[in-house]
Amino acid sequence: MSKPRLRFAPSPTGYLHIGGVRTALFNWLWARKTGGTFVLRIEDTDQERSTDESRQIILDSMKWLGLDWDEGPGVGGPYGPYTQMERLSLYKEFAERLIASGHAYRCYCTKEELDAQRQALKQKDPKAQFKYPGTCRDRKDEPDRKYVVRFKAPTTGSITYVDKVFGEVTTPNVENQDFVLLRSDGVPLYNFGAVVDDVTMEITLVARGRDHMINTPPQILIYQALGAKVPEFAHLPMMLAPNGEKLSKRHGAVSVTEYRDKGYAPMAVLNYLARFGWSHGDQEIFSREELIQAFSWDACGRGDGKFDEKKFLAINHEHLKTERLMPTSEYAERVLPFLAARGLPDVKKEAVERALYTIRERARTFVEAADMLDYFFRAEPVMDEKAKAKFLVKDAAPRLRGFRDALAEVSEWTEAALEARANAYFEQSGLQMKDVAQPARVALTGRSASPGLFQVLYVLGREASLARLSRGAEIADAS
RNA sequence: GCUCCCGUCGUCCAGUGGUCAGGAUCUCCGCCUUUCAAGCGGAAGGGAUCGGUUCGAUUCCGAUCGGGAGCACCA
Repeated sequence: MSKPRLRFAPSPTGYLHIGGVRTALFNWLWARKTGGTFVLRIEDTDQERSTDESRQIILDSMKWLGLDWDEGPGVGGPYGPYTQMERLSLYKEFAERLIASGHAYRCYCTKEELDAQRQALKQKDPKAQFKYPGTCRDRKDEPDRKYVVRFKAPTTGSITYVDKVFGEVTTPNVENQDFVLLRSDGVPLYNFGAVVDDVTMEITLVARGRDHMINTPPQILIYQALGAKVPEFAHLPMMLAPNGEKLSKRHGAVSVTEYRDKGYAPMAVLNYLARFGWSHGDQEIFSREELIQAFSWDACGRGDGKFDEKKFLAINHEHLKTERLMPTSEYAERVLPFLAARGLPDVKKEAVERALYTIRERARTFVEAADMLDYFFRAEPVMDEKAKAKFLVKDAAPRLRGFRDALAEVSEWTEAALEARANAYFEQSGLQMKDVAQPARVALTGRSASPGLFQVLYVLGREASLARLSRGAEIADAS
């Protein structure tokens, strides 16, 4: 049994949609699990909407997610080129072959003529569905006129295939019409381009969104006409918006780059998407390796689902909390750009690594992490005015000074030593932790919410801590 | 209209011809506590409807209802 060959074939007409990522992911998972090949192909035959910029965004997004491809743009491969507009001669050749074998024919009807017919029919019967009447089916070729190539679609019998997710699917041919294979400008339509590419790239399993299920029967017809081996198919249920509509930018963030910019971890994105329409018992959280290990088509569900931003966030939180899923070193690396974006471009990775444990459980995204880490890396914390007004008040000043002076006596600046010294201080002064905690917190961090005080003190270090407490007392005095 | 597909807590998923129908998320409550989280404990919340098969259906079958996809010289 030869290794499976799978592909992801996005159209470069915008950002990489989160639903598209799921399709890519499932293909990729199966390729990785089986030792097969994952091909990336760019389907840019819609010249109106395709852009180089979009193509680049898609490649970048795939790389960011870690969905590496074995063949395709940038890496090449034996079946290239991997961009459809560079394969036009191939489609032409296959179309000619189908014409020669009697499976297709040249059609000289213009779009205008057909549109007129469509209109006329609609006038007569608004409910009627126009079908190409086969005008040119038996016409003689007239090589110097413009033509499209149409497929001679059967209208009797039916097509049956076994979907790896949906099981046996049978579609009668009665609804068929002679659909267009090749446009008059020589550019193939989706169904033809995809089939020719899948045949020539020797794709063995086509996995795609359920919205393409309708394309499968006509595509099988083309495979058969070509005398090519029909690949296996797997259709994935769709990811809809919370209101059941097709998920689009109207419903919020749907592009990979947006989630990257919101501070999501690539693996968390994949984890959420994997668990959408697929499951492995009750397991919710997966590492990359676990996912590859556990993935299978028969554990895919068939019902469409609705995208849930809250759960997505929770999954990301889980990944960010867990060392196994997001090692400290990688975490620090990923937070750096977000710190830079807040005006802290020179923070050292090692410094982030040291501070990270204080916020690990708290930050749900790298954006939040950068925010929570912020005050460690500034000369002075940015004061939250409300927190300042509430806690850095007159009678807090002496307490802050007392606390500061007590801490200054600590010889070894560790969390344990600081806490011990603080407790001794409270003992002797008659104060309690709660009398000092909030003013000190604001003085040290500029905020009313932060990690534990002794953690903050420890990470901040002696010098900065004492200075900030003193400064806090001054602010309190001046209030 | 026609063709195809789907239907378990609000949401994402398990599971089962006899179960207290399970996990996650979300919401609420409690514990912990120097704040905020995290953690721990608890609560709430579900098999669309109607038939049939069966001693017994959420599970098998059918219908209905509801939802989705498509019916292009878009992909």
